[in-house]
Amino acid sequence: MAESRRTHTCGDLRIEDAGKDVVLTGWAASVRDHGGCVFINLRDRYGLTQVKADQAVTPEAFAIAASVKPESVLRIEGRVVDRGSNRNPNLPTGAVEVEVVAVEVLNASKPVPFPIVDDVDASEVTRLTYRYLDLRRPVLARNFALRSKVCRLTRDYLDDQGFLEIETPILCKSTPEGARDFLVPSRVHPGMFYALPQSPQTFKQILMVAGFDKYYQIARCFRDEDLRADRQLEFTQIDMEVSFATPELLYDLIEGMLATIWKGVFDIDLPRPFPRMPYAEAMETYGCDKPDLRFGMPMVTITDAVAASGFKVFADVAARNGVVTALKVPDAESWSRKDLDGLSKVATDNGAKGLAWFKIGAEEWTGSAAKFLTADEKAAIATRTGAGTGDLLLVVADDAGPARQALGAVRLKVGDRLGLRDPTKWSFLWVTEFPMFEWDAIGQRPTAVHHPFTSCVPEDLDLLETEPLKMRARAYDVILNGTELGGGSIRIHRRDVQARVFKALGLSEESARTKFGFLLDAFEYGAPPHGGIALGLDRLIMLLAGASSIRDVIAFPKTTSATDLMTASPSEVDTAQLRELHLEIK
RNA sequence: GGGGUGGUAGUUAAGUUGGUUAUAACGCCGGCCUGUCAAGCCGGAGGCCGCGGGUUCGAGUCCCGUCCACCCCGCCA
Repeated sequence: MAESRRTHTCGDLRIEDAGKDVVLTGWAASVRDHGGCVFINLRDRYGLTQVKADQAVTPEAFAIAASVKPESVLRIEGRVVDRGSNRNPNLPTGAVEVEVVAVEVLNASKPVPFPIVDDVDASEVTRLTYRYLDLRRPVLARNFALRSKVCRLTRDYLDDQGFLEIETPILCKSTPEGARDFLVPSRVHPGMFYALPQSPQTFKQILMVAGFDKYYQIARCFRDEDLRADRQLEFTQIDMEVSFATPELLYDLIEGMLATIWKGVFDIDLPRPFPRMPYAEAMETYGCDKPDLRFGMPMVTITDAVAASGFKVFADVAARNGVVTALKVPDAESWSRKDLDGLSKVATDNGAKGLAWFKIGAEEWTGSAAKFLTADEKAAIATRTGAGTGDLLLVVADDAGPARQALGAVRLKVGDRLGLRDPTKWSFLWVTEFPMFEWDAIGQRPTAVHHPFTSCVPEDLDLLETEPLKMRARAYDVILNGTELGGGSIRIHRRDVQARVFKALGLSEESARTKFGFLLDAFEYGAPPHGGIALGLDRLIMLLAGASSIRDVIAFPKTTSATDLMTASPSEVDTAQLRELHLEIK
């Protein structure tokens, strides 16, 4: 058969094309043999076109077509015809079909381990082992077309804004702070290692010193930590840094970028500016630093209303400066004991000792601890929370951190149950005024909440040597629907301040010199004030695509135990390779 | 590191208080069929019940261990 190219893709043909002679290539998505004629759905990543071979018209082509195995690769020559009364309204190409003149099987397929359909019921093990088949599914293929489009929109937008795309090394220096590093042994330098970058952070700051005042990169990052539905060992960030930046400048930049993406993908205009919320408020009212504001239902602190309660759990927590926090679920009479047990488990899974619940009936309160509360206490709680007849109150009492975190998790579960977390609704938020440091109980030292290059609110700088845990950082996260899309900060650009922060983090002067000497040196040669942000591209695409796992937007993801089922990596290596690298396996 | 759920035919699942030959659907193989839309009809083949021990006259089923996958906590500046 002639080696002529395809004339159309499998998504192209419409009624206007009727009468044309065409060449199509694609995969046999289904083969329906009726004895005297056979229908084949030919699929490529653009769509599906029905082709028909008729024994009475083209007996040779029919014989080949009738023997085609699903997922074989075909080249079809034929003529486009109107399907008349047999049109398929479910296909964009459904008004026409291609009457086959000649069929060539370019490559036959073995029976596939699972059908190539959108609502696949194969396990993820099977899907990941045969990832090339999984990726043939239109729903998954669409995710990667979307990903490509978002990257293009991002590049175009940042290019328009005058940004330069600059690459930074993959083989880097190991850093003490942050996540566990992936290490790469040096062949040339026995006993020494590179590390894969957790982010291009220090390099992009150096680029600011170099005068590249607007930098971006769609950068691969590596962190050797346990995986989750939204976390992989290697992931991609849209990474940016701007000289002479202010938080407002960066908010505007990112909002403009996200608005451009939403416009390009959904043709919708995002309302701007995005709302903002200080970290402390997020923690108190939503129990986390990335509140899902697709629904309200704020948590309410009721500690003082129950400080003198006969319910010992509440009173004890109040006495030791803990927190009693409550969540009102409206119109929840119908919630069963089983529902509430499920919520209790969410609370205990998230560190609470338990979940107290009260159903507010017309006559009386029922629930786990209702009998311990006096009428005055109930009245005070009702006033504080705005709860009335028919409502349910969920209450956690503990130290402030665990109590709020646990009830925050319960809040999300309640939102799920009430269907309030609509994946087609978009709720953006800036969380601001993060603390600079948090106490690491294991290391017995402060650690950076964001990273050690983050600057603080100027008036807090003098707390650095006295009360560092009270300092507020000039850091901000952008949140979408309860997911952290990205975060950034205004950086430190002065050597003396950076040295003081390293010291506060427990990094000795010598160690700071060894690990970050290049950065401290650079700051002494005219480092401009600068700041930046990085967005998690994979999570962004996951949300845009409505996917439930980051694995559905990464072409070749790893399992939760960090293996690649298709290539069977990681794997052992030859002893000769190890010898070259001066390594020995214990 | 901890908790939870699951693993039975190529795939997805059912399998009762431990008891005859381990079911079904789809897929596969053979046959029929000219308007299907993941075509339909008839017939057939296909099993290390994740793996290793144990209890028992007897284990897919009970016990112990282990591996794999997924979800969550820890961890992820």
